[in-house]
Formats: sequence, C-alpha cells, structure tokens
Amino acid sequence: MIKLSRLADYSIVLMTQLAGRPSTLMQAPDLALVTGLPVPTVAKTMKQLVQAGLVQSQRGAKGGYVLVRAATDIPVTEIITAVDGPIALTDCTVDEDGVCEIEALCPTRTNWRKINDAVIGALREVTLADMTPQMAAFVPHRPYVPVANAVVGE
Amino acid sequence: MIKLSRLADYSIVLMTQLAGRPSTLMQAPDLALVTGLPVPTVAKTMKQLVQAGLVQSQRGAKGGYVLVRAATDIPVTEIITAVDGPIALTDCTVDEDGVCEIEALCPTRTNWRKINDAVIGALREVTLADMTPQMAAFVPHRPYVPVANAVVGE
DNA sequence: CCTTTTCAGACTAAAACAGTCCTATATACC
DNA sequence: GGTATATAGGACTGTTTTAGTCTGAAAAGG
Repeated sequence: MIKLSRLADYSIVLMTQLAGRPSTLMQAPDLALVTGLPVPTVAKTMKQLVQAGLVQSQRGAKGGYVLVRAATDIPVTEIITAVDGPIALTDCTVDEDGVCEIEALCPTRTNWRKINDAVIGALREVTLADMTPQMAAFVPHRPYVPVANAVVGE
Repeated sequence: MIKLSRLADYSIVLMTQLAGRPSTLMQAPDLALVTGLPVPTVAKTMKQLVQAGLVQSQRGAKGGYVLVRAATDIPVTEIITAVDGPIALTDCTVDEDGVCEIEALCPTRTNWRKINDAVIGALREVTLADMTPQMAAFVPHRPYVPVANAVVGE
C-alpha cells in the first residue's frame, strides 16, 4: 500500500491548526491538546517543520510556533517533503545513476520520472488552505469525545 | 519519502518483460535471468500478479507465465495495487470510519480523499505499454555488466 | 537569576517488508 | 501410469524502516 508516513499525516493536521490561528503563537502542549497527539510527537514534528522553514518558532517563556506564510501559499507537497523527504515513488527517481543495480536493463527509468512528476503535480495543486475549510477559530477538542459525539455514520 | 514498495517496482519490470514477448510462456528462472532478480523473489511476485488476474500461469513442465491482456490495456495502478494493495495515502482514505482515532477533529478527511483520487488518476493515465518503449524482443541481460558498460554519468 | 519553552540528538520498541524455503499440485513426456 | 518439471500456497526469518520517547542544552521572559 503506497502511503505517506503517519508523521506526515500529523504534520498536515498540525499545520491546519496553526493555519486556523494565523499570527498567534501556539505551544507544543497546546497543539497536542488540540490535535489529540502526544506532546513528544508534536515536538518532533514541529521541529522538522521549523527546519523546513514552514513554521517560525520562538523559544523561551511565551514561546511557540507560527506559520511563516499564509495557508494559501503552502502546497501540501511542501509539508510532506519537509517531514518525509522528497517524493520519490521509486529509487530511480531520487538520483540519477548508480543506486539501482538493474538500471542497465530497466528501460523505464524516464517513465517512472514522468509518473512521479504526475503525482507531485497532483499534490502541488492542493494548498494547506484547501485542507482547512471551515475550521473555526479555536475548537479545543479533547482526544476522544465519549459523550455527545455528533459523528454520524458508523 | 513517499514511495511504493520494491516488490511493486519489480512487478512492473517483470510485466514489462512479459509485454515484450506477448503470447509466449516465460518461466520464473527465465524472468529472473532477464531481470537480474533472484528466482524466489520472481516467483513470489508472479504469484501475486496471477492472483490479481493480470498474468496467466501454466503449471507443470513447459509451464510459465503470459500476460492476460495487452500491455496497452493494463494501467500501472492495477499492477501496483496487485502487489501493494490499494493506493491510500492516509488511513482515512482506505475505509470510512473508526480507524482514525482523531477523526472527530480531522476536518480534512474528504480533502485527503480528493488528493488520493488525484494521485490515482495521475497513475491510471499510464499503461504498461507506456513503460515499455522500444523494449526489443528478448535481450538476455545478466545482472551486472562489468565490462563495456555504456552507462555514462557517475 | 530562575522559570519556561524550544532545540538537538540519541535511543528503544514496534511494525512493515524483503527475501527464502518447504510441501503440495498440476502438466508434459516417456 | 510414472517421472520430471514448473507453478501454488503458505510459513518463516532477518532486515530495515518508522514511530515514539527521553535527556540534556540553549534561548527568552519576568
């Protein structure tokens, strides 16, 4: 099953929360509370997002995290890449030669790259803003809502 | 790094070989020789392709594998799905409810599905025939060609 | 100067995956 | 019909990747 890592999934959720409160510092424990994720995991993920330049951090007391850019300017590819590394469906696509032992008999390398680009293109169309539709201001959920869960279906 | 499994990669290569010799039985050892893959791995992969109905097998002496359909009628998604299971970038997309613990606070489930469909769409455009461009009849490569490797770069 | 919060890295445990092997079943040929 | 050949099906093992946690260091506010 081709899928992205759970951390990448988390990062989108975290970014979504930040996008819901633009220009407001949110601390790791806050984000953990809001998303229902464990604090260390949040810290780890935020670290990577900061390093990628998507999020700005402020240390010390009253510190926290803020989005650097507007949600409309952040394609989801960038978030995924920040956490999971470059999107490469096969090893062929990541660097030119030498890695793949069967590259001499693999006439499909360039075609893979085409497929890869198609996938990236599809993902680049979607921005973080597209992922946060009616995300009202600051809905402090708890991890699980045992009573009065309005989730239908099931 | 979002990527598909190595087995899925192999399966494309193997299917490519079968596509190069339509309506000709190829045995697992032959495929192993041609692709440079170990025989047991080939057998395992072919097994899955047969189960998925992409390849027809004949048992016993003079047995082997043949493509069921023409290469132009086989989208790569189908091959990948046969080996890796359904393409699902997040767990959200694989089944409706219950799996994701934070689904109550995840307003992005439907958006993920959109992204997922975009990726699948991009992959479905490409058929096996597109992956086998000028694949001449039966070039019995060996795994590594130590001398006279015309591979430039490096 | 002390508290709060992020930063950086190492570390552990768990899960997914690749790869191998063994036994059963089917077919061709003698 | 018997034997050789090939796939079918499954279990099993070793490796790699990944998730998650923890500890100590650095920075900012009061």
